[in-house]
Amino acid sequence: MHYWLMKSEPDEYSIDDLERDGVEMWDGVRNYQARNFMRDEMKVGDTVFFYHSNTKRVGIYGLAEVASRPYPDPTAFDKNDKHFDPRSKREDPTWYLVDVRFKQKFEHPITLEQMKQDKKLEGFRLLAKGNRLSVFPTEERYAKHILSLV
DNA sequence: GCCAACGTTGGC
DNA sequence: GCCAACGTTGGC
Repeated sequence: MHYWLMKSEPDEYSIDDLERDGVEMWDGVRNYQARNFMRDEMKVGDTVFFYHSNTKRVGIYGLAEVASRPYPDPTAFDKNDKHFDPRSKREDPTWYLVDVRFKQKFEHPITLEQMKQDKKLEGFRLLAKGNRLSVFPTEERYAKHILSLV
């Protein structure tokens, strides 16, 4: 059982969208490191912190869980999709994803500002300078602490 | 909208 | 293999 953090721009896809949909593909990831985490390390049932980036109040807005094994990202094959990647072939896909299932929306988001000021989160990858990865593991000690703040 | 940080591309 | 140029991410 691992913990993950996954970022989304709420204008694109928010925790409210996931609550409405229940389960959704985490499509459009076009970064190899992030892909590798999804393809090689995620397990069904892993806990996901749902982070809103590029918005007024950035932070963790709720919880989801990994709801499928990894499979090829179909949007990479779709010419009409904005995440289309002609290099990804059906017989040899470049991009993979997992499904995520809504678990919980926090009553109050745990803001980035709050986390930055929290001594117990020193070293958490989210807070590292220049971190732009949209999918990455969250060590248990940080995960447990974040959950204690909810 | 700005811009620092980072990942990718491509010429050499 | 190096590295400059470019595109993207994401906080502010």
